[in-house]
Amino acid sequence: MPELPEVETIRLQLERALKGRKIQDIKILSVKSFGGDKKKALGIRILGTRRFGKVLVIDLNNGYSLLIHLKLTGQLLVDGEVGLHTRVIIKLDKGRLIFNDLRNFGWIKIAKSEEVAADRLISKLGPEPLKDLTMVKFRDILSKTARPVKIVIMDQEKISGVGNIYANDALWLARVDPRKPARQLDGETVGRLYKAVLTVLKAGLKFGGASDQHYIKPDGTKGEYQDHFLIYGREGKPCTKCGGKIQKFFLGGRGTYFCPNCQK
DNA sequence: GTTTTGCCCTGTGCGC
DNA sequence: TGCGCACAGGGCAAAA
Ligand SMILES: [Zn+2]
Repeated sequence: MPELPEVETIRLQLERALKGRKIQDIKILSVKSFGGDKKKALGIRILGTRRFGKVLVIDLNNGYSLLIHLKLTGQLLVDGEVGLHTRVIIKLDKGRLIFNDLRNFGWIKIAKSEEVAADRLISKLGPEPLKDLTMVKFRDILSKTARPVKIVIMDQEKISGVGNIYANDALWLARVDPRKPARQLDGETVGRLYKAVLTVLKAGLKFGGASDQHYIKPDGTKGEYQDHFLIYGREGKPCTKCGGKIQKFFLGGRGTYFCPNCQK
């Protein structure tokens, strides 16, 4: 589910709902969904939330933090119902936080707060759009590789937060062929793509994320970006710029949509 | 070193 | 209606 706009939307809701709450108990229904010693969190209050790329962090007031990755089908629900795909239940002094995950790819783990930045995944994350990814850094990153540009902007070690939906939409918006070797983009095109990445992520945030499949917000409502997809999931439909037929193929194992007429 | 492939899981939708 | 296959917001390890 989650790319930067979805995880950030979740974080914003959790920040309000969880701050100051005390964790009373953690019920682990799926062993592989939870790593570390849950006892470190019991009886501890929640200080706040952070986000690193697609990783969500809940800081506790005893020097420990919960790291959460939702992967493709993870959901975090405040006071939600327990269901078939509920993997972890975090009971609070008021209400509870439910972690659902149909495919069981996601995880929650406990780590020392001061070691969060050194986490094996988080420490490798590249600069983040709308935060510390400048145009200069973006141009530098693209210039260093001949890999297809779509692969590069989805590579979390190069740029953090962009996943398959927003990569597809940004490339269409910038009129860039997803297969084009990154270092072959000229300066003007790099600029267009940089702006396009920021534009689609902002749109995702504005609409509260994309509920194309499993994503829902902690309050149980859906995002709306799926109603504003530029090209993602629109195989065979007309391109809204030129009317040409949108094509789909696989790049790096991921569904890739593009308009052969607009994207060069 | 880099880049690709397969895999982790479960469910849904489509073609036959 | 039933069955098998392809595919799904991600990331990792092993292989090439
Ligand atoms: Zn077009």
